[in-house]
Amino acid sequence: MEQVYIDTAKMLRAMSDPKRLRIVDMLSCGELCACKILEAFQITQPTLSHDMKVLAEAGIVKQTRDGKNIYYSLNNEALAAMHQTLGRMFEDKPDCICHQSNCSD
Amino acid sequence: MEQVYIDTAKMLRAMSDPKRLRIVDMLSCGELCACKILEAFQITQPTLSHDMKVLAEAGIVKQTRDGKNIYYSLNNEALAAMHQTLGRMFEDKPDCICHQSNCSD
DNA sequence: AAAACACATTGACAAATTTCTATGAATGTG
DNA sequence: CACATTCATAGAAATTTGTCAATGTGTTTT
Repeated sequence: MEQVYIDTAKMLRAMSDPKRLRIVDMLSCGELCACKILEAFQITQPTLSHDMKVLAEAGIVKQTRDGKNIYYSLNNEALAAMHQTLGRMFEDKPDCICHQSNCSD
Repeated sequence: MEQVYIDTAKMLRAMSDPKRLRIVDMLSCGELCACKILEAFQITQPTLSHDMKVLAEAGIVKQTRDGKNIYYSLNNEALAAMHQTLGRMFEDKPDCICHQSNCSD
């Protein structure tokens, strides 16, 4: 399997939970500490910690510590690249893998 | 949870498998029958059938029967709408949910 | 009608995911 | 230093997912 499918799928998987997708939306205007994100959901703190780890490991969010707080922010470059890659997958294109096979019978 | 997160997450989940993402890419130039898609992967026919059902239930692909064959094609309108929704989630915007909270302490 | 073909469904199993409670680690405060 | 605060990790239970072999359904061919 080509790496682009593996890498893109991993980012999509991380965002394929409504709660994590909402977290991405919440971070789109700037960084937030975990405590503020937690307030927006009916989940326990360890659950959020796990979700943020999923997003971080997919390269979707970055984190920095400031005293007691961890501030999360979007990795905008990675998200833009993924968004563009996804858009290209939805479009026809001359070098597409689908031009290498057809259903002839 | 707002419906847009649920709906978008469902489509992302369906495409969060490298193999299913590749199937979407394969269909981006036009329809293909299941038999031709199957040839591109090292999986059994029931596994592909299950994957196509996941994509169909997420509204990503449509299907039509022609004789013995089932032809799958992308639901381009739904994909375009999802792609646009996703792009807006990544961007800052005045009415974003994130403007309703900040980490003040 | 019988056989062949293409695809879907069922049932089973292992692996991954989600979520919690309990606890640990790092940092700041009295 | 002792304690509170913030976040991460470990372990466990329930659920979901991915995959297959076996079988069922619809269509065409002989």
